[in-house]
Amino acid sequence: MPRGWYGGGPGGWWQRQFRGGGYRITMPRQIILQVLDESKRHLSAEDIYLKVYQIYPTIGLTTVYRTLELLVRMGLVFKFDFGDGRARYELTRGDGNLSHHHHLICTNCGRIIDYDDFIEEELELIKKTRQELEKKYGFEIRNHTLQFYGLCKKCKAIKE
Amino acid sequence: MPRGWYGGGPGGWWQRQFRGGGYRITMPRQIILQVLDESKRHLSAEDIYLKVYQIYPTIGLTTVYRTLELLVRMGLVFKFDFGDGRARYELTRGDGNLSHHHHLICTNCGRIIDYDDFIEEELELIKKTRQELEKKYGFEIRNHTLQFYGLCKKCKAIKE
DNA sequence: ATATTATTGAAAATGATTATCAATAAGGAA
DNA sequence: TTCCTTATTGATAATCATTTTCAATAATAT
Ligand SMILES: [Mn+2]
Ligand SMILES: [Mn+2]
Ligand SMILES: [Zn+2]
Ligand SMILES: [Zn+2]
Repeated sequence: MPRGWYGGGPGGWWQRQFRGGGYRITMPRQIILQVLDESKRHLSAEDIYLKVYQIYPTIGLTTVYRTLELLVRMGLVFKFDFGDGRARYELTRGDGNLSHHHHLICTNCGRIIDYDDFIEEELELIKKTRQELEKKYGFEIRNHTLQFYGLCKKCKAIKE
Repeated sequence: MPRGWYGGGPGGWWQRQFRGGGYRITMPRQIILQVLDESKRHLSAEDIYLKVYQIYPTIGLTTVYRTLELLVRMGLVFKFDFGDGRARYELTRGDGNLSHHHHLICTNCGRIIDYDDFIEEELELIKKTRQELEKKYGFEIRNHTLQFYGLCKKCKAIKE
């Protein structure tokens, strides 16, 4: 269980989440979570499949999709669309957590920058907005995304 | 030319954008833009196709897709993914514009709420963040999205 | 009006995601 | 442990939004 193995051990957070929801803790699910925890961000379902395959070669792509769907539903994983036709996934690690970040997306080459500069102020405003929106619309807000679109340094340079 | 026909007339803003980019002003393009301007938001490509079809029955779905892609590239239209497997489109009308808004998305039933409450503060922060990010990462930011995900009033009620 | 070439639309292809379904394995009970 | 129930898996086939192809058409410049 290398690195910050996400709530590791049989009593860990996600294990409890699973048991509480009546979901079984299976090898594919454990390994998918492990891969998500150990990898860089923004993995596609296939990226994940390939990495899991190294560890557990009987894995099926279908199971990866199904597990990701479950993890998203449980709030453990965030699903993104960066506009390249395939969904991307990354561990949530909670909304107030250190690793929370937002995205800068180049609409020309697809480059993604994760940033967490100025994120404190953002999160503060978002917290406030969130409360007001919950009050006004009766929504129970669980997560958010903030993405900026534009041209990255390189693409800007190329276009004169 | 009903309603706020978006920069109407042959000297309008988008016509100039088209000419400037070397793009031709064709019937399909005009009507697609008209439909986007006159309709509610969050239309799928097929929604748009169906509406254009009423006015211009020789339209092809392919053309709708291609035109939307162009309009997105030109910054006239925003493309969203609300997680239901099809892209949604709406006119941009500029970043600082009155109609600028953000989204509240129910992850259970798919309901979307457009809101522009508290948007002034949001936009102010976003403007600031944007400037800093442009400086730090050399990105030329053209647009942004802020979306909140959670359970709408109804879905929250159903789940006890 | 003519030439050039961007644009269109029908049809076929693509490719990510989902549905099916028989086989398997988690977790609870005994 | 062993047995039972049923959630889960993985191979396969199906779906379906979006793209590609390509010959025909129409928008602009001269
Ligand atoms: Mn990220
Ligand atoms: Mn909207
Ligand atoms: Zn780029
Ligand atoms: Zn709902």
